[in-house]
Amino acid sequence: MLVIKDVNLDLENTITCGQIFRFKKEDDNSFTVIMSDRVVNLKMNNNNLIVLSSSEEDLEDVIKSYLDLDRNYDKINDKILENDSSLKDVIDKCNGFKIMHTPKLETCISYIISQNNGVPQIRNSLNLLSEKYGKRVEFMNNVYYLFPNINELKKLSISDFHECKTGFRDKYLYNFINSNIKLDKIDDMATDDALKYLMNIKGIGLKVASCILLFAYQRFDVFPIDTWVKKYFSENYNLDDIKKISFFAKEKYGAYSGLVIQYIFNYSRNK
DNA sequence: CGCCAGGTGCGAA
DNA sequence: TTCGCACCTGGC
Repeated sequence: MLVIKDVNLDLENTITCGQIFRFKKEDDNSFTVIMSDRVVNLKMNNNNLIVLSSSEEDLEDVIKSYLDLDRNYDKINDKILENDSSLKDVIDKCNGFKIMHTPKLETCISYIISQNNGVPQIRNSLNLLSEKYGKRVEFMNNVYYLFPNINELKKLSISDFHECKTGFRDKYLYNFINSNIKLDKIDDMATDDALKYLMNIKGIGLKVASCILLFAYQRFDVFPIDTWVKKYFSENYNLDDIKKISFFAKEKYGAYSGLVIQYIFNYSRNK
């Protein structure tokens, strides 16, 4: 067991707001999360984060990275408020919310599946893929399946993907896996270049590419604009299309527009 | 039944 | 360049 003391973390909001799909809320209000190489159980006790894990290897570093615990969000929030004080209520309600640092491959697959899809179905497809092609892990008297690695996924046909209830996205997944995209190369790219690089793949549009860059690459300067965010900007700023919202966000929030949009997404969904 | 879900690619103007 | 539309699927 690991205890990380004195963290400003809204565990529930961070886990459940749709950044990740493969988690379960337990009866004791803890969360079991399937990570790339292990299964963990996370629970807040006052300001302390209690971690149980199927693997102890580098556990503290792994958790701190995954939950982005070493970043100073208060400082960023102050900067955002300097530029737009009308977000005070939104930011207050998002105290302790983090942008998670999710695995590259799983994030790409998850968000390709997410297009024109509902959260329960996205989760179902990811679970089916993992159960069929991922590594089995036993943890706290339960069985879990890790998300499959690239070599396993390369063996799949389009209909294998289809059988995981991915619908018309089956061919997008197949093409993505069998393209020669280098996910590690994206680390060295400027955000705009990385967006273009990802959007070369059929099935990855602006929204999906932005989510991938925000969650898997910690690029806070992207704008994953979806229906919820669109609605908020339409109601509060009278901006009614993606281009106007992007321009506005870039001007106003600059390097942190991705975080602001997540705050708004989180806030709007919780209302 | 019809509609929708954290969109996208495609063909037509 | 922009616009409208079809799209797997399960839940309501």
